Amino acid sequence: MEEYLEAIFDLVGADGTAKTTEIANSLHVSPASVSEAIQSLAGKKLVDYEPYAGAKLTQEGMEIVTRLKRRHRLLEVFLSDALKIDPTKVHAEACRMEHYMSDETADALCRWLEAPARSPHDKFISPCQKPVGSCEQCEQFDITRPTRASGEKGIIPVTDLAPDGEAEIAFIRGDQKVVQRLCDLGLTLKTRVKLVRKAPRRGPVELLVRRTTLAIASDIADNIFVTRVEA
Amino acid sequence: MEEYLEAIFDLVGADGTAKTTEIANSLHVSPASVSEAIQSLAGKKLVDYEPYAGAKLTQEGMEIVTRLKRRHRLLEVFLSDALKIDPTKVHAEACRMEHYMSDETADALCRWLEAPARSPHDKFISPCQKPVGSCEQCEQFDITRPTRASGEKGIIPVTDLAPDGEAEIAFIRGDQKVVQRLCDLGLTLKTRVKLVRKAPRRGPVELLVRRTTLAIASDIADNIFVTRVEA
DNA sequence: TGAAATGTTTAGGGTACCCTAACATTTTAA
DNA sequence: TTAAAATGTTAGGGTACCCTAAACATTTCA
Repeated sequence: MEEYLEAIFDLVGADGTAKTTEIANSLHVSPASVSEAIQSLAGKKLVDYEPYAGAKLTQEGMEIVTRLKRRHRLLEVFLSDALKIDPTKVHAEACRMEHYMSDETADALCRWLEAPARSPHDKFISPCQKPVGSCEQCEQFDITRPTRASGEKGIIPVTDLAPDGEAEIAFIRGDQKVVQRLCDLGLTLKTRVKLVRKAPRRGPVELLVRRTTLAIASDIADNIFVTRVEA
Repeated sequence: MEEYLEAIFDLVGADGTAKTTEIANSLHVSPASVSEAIQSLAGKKLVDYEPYAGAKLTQEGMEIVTRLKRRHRLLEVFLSDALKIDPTKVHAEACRMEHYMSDETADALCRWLEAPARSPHDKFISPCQKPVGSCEQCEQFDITRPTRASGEKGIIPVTDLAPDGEAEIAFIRGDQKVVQRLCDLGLTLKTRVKLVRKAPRRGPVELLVRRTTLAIASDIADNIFVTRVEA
């Protein structure tokens, strides 16, 4: 089932839905199996579905996929960077293991890998669900509170804001150096920002911060996460 | 099915067979499910089975379990030592992931962990199946030959020899220092050894090497692997 | 040595996957 | 605009798991 959710996520087109045949091809199963699976997922409220119209992830389905993708990509980083496994093989391996790794292990792996922003295939890695403002806090988190806390809601990469979208910085990924560098630009936790313009194809992002416009390279911006705020 | 094979391995008693009810308790399934599963495994020649007599692993079944246990224990070492995950949780996590990790990844993990001999729960970790004489050779192995080679047959820990058993050293686990130390004792690849006596409960092992008897601590002996040789 | 207790298997049934073949709907293009 | 092509769904069936209940073997003990 998780494989179906991921395939739907990967294959949504312009209309926001994934087509049965495409899912079938991507998972190497018959279209009949896809129909059946989608109906089962719809019953669990993980996808919206009406016959002949394709499948669309619900909020809940999207959350599951986000966590799966995070685990998948962290695994890819580990297999590729640490274990030096052929990059063409890490995807298949991660695909199988992602379903059986706990979030706790994924978060520990994230910390061990020092919170990578991208997988070997350059895919974006979502942050963890811990209610922390930076990776520094994550380090202390498990020590004081060994059980996992419920995820903070609505944390998105700043690069996911729509033009003119306003938000507040909620999480900064990276070590003290990254936090410091952003701090020097006036970007700290709780800072109100507005997205002015976003260059195409991972180009820089222009942010309005306290009447100043900053152009931030996308690989830096990848580490800034915000919560949306009404204008 | 792999879970059943492992349970059988873990539960074989004095008579060499595992009992249905015990397997059922250990896997938290009904005895009926165990009967069914064992018959299916017998059909695949992974266990020997006759009704009411319990199950016994075949050579083939044993090989599968050996590889699973290796993957399981390497994962436990990684989760516990590198990721600092609570040792009481690593077993459950490794139990799930072991079925979905390739041998290639396990071998890469083994190398990365520097060929640990024991899991956090002090279980013995079997060596890899590569046709190499030491971990030094393993390092070079993947570079020159990226595909995996077929496993060498009959490699067992020297501690598994029966008293008076004769054998030849086939593989030494560890870095150059370990190899050197054993070499100083006259223990090198192809050396003929005979097991004189084995102290109980992981005590030292006495080996006869070229008319000399050596007493080797069990944690050193854990790294010596041999092939049996007729007297 | 023949119940009673225990252990094991069979019978019958459920879910979650998968499939092919037949049928329904949508798209395309003549 | 309508018929053929493409796409999607349903029908019916298979395998690998799981279960409970009932039948059957084996062991224990009076």
